[in-house]
Amino acid sequence: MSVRVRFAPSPTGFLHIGSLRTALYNYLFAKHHGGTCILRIEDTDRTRFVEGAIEEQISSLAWAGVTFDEGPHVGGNHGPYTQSERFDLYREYGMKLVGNGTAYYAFDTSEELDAMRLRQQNAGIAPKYDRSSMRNQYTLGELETARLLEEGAMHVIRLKVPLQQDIRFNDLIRGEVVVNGREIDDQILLKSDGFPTYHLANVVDDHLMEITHVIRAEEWLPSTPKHIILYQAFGWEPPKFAHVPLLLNPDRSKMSKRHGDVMVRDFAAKGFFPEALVNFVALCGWNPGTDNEFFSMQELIDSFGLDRVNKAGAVFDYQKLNWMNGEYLKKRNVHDLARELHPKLLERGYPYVSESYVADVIELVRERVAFLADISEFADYLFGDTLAPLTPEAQEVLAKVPTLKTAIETFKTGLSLETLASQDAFKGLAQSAADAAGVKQGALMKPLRLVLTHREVGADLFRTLQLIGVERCVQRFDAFLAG
RNA sequence: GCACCGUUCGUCUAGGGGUUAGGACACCGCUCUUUCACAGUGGUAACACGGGUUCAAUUCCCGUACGGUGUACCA
Repeated sequence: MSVRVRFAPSPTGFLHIGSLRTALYNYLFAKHHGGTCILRIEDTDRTRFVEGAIEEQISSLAWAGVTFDEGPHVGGNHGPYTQSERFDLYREYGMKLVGNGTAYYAFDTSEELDAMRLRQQNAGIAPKYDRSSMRNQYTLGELETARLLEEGAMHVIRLKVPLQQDIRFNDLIRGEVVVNGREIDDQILLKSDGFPTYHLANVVDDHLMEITHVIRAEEWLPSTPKHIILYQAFGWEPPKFAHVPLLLNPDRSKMSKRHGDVMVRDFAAKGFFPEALVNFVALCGWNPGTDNEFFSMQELIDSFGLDRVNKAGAVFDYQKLNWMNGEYLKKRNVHDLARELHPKLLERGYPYVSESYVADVIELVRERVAFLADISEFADYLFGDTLAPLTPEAQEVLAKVPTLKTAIETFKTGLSLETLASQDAFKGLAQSAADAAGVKQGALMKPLRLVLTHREVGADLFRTLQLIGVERCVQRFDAFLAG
């Protein structure tokens, strides 16, 4: 039987980084086995629906390179793939359960349920639907139930959990999990508005869409026994389950906003390469068993397996992500990078430069930054003529050479295409400037950099001068001399 | 509270009955570089605790502690 997996997000907001990883693992698992990766939209909660969320999630996924073989946007033979378009189905299947005695009617109001929970809380017992004391099919009797139904009384359908029975399943990542039936709540399957809850819709769809492996986040582990009971109630073979560990905040709670960016679009906006993000996130909770840390999507597909997914949650290390992005920045084709950065420079207000000039700058400075976009800031003196203000520290450095203006004069007059043509010629010029000022050549390099770039650190000075060019160097010398 | 899941350097992890417990990020040295970075090289740093099983436990078992998740007419 060929592998069929699904990623099933709710359209309640932008795509979360944790969701990206779950989707990625599904995708990798499917592709590794030559299977099918399905997107299914779980929008059964109308109150939480966010306009545009589906489109945003799909495009964030696509940005990262995760695509689907079936889904609302691409079609397929198991559709529709949006649960709100399948409502009749859930009602039909829910009623089947009522028919075979594995689900039942309940008429409690939310006030009554709240009161029940309060009682339980005060009594120190676990909050759980009390089938024997609440208003339902069993306590009311068949006659009263039928009457209420006929009256059109508000009601829900609840799962009749087999008490006193151990529910067990074998999680592909965690091994055997056993939960006793008395711990499991009589979950609502169909709400009073007739809409299904996640649990019903999820199980029905996974079965109808012939899902073979349910790969989802660990937060679902506690409700999996309910799903197993549902499969039993329907008489269906359950799929295999794999609950992947959570992505964590530094304090080890479930990863969330307020500790940093968590939406995929935030990472994209910050300038992360999708390949770097995917590479990094794949390694949060999974490892190939080798020392290799760099993987293209295809390499991930080739080496991915659920057997090497970890059990424990992984703290999301932004620092290491930055490092990884820098590694991708160093490896990327410089012309591709230039093409990407080029238009952004104009947006930032720099005067026009050629794309090949941008490529030269990138080549020179990229190993000093982690993001492509950082280059426009880091090397502003190569793109524009408005230099950053000199820091007090920089002023001090300049003041340390009293004869600096003499040296700069010498530089200015000696600077030409020829002196910038070779390292040796440049050194000769530097030496004569040093002689004129009566200082060692080394003492001149930092002030020279400062005068031309207003920065204390930067790439190789000779190459930097070449890129600034004679004309702009002279302008900057003049500005300094006049100051 | 109850249920479930988890626990190897600060972080991501490898390993697994006998290892100097390996790698990566971060951090700290050194080399290179008249800067910074890169690169290279070295270093600090971990098996939560207690019992068992065993000749031998970080590894297997049981407890405890700690942490996380769940406990909705949310997903």
